[in-house]
Amino acid sequence: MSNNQVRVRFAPSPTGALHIGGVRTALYNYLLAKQLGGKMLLRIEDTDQTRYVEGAEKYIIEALSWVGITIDEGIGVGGPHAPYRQSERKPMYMDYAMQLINSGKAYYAFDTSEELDAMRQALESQGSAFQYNAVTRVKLNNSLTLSEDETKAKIEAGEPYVIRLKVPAKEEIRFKDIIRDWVHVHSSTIDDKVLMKSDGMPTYHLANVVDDHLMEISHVIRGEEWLPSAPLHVLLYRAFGWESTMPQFAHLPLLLKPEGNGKLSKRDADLGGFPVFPLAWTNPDGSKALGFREEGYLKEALVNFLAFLGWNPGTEQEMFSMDELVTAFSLERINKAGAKFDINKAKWYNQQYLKLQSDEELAKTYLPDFESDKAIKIVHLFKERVTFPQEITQEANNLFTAPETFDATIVASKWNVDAQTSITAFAEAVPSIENFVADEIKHTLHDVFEKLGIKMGKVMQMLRVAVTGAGAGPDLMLSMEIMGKDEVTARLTKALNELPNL
RNA sequence: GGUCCGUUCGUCUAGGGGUUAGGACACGUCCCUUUCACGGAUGAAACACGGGUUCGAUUCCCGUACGGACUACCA
Repeated sequence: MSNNQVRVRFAPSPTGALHIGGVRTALYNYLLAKQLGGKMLLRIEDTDQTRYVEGAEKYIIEALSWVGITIDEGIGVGGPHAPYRQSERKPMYMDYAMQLINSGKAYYAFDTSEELDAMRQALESQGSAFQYNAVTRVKLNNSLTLSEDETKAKIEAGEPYVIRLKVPAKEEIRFKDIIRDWVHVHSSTIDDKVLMKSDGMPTYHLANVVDDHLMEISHVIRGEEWLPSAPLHVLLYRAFGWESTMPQFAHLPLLLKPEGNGKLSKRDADLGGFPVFPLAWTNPDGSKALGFREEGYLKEALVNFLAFLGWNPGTEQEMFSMDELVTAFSLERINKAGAKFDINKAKWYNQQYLKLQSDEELAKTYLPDFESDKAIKIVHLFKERVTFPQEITQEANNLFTAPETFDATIVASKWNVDAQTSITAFAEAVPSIENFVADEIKHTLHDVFEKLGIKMGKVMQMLRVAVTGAGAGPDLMLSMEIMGKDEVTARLTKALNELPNL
């Protein structure tokens, strides 16, 4: 069969917007699959009905598709292991749990959440932690302490129960993580984790292992937050007798706050004024979150930026297209340490990719209201000066809005008799410029200055202020060409009227 | 608290027993530009600490410190 085929999966929970760290996880999975000619699956882990959020699944699909991660199998596309939504696979999990019960690897437990919480609190006040494990389970309310008949009676009476894994008391568990090498954990530190909840749904641990096995997943690539439960998963593979086909693990370093300590959160994004979600998102309570896409980040830039947060090719190349990433990527070159999220780098990437876009394309999408030739000129004028494409639209609008005020500090230092006479002369010469293009405007300007014997350099900035109001900006000749003769004339007249007569 | 994972410039990172410890972002300076930006050049800037091992450790080992994750009938 497909024993050697690479099959990876991205398995988010539909609890809200997909965090940017999740996008990176999906990206790394995708890169590996593509590189090795494998399959990328999308599975939805919705076993917690209480945290289910309407629209989250759709968001996940849209976000992945936007950044260019295509799904080969799973949600949205189907496949041989359907369904790919865990809630729809619910009946299967009980069968597998029963398999463990019957082989003595798992047991029923009747302790209520309240009872367990009470024990936790009691022990915590003494400075120790409660564990449901080999030493405590013999004193608790479960099928190990109850007789077979008692257990049966409780279940038949409809008493709520969970199914717990019977974790061996003393066993060294070790597994090889592609990124972290061998990880050792002693079974005594692992709880008898709940496998089936009292609502009949599996927990993450059970569902995840069962599905990864059934879906023939070859590599589990997920965030580092799963590292502590990986030994438990290994135990589960063993309990089911699936150890020989167990997937390889790769636990990714976390994305950290830009400043201070801890992992990147939405709060950091709000504080820093940048997004942590690929797409804008509105919570059920109406609160909104920014999205990279809506903020003007190009998907190429986001992908490149994300790929480099925790991975690098080992060369000095910084710019990578998705295709280049596919060939250059390797799990072995992923870092172990968490990476602080620096939005400046993302902005830099955005600028780089923006410059790579053609003037024509940008003109079409960002300046649709302008006549094509003019729009292209405007794009050319601003493309290398902005970080986000929508700034081109803003700049274009500014360009056609006559200044209300004139930069005061420049007026104070540069508005003098020479400036006034030369700008007045230039204003008079403008109407006679036949072909109102940058070169011609420049010639006229040169002539004016030459006749007056005034140094151009002394007045140029003041001329800019007269025309645009600001002391700095894009090429002034080109700007005037785009504004047109009438507009320039009007602005010069206005400036000459409003600036003090010297 | 316990378990696990980690630690190279401010940030992302390369490197790996003998290097002027390399690149990128950000920052400074200069050049280009009659402005600004882009671009180019250049500068400042790092191996957490303490013990080993070794002729030699930033690199290997052990501790310590610090950071992180996990510690739910959440994923």
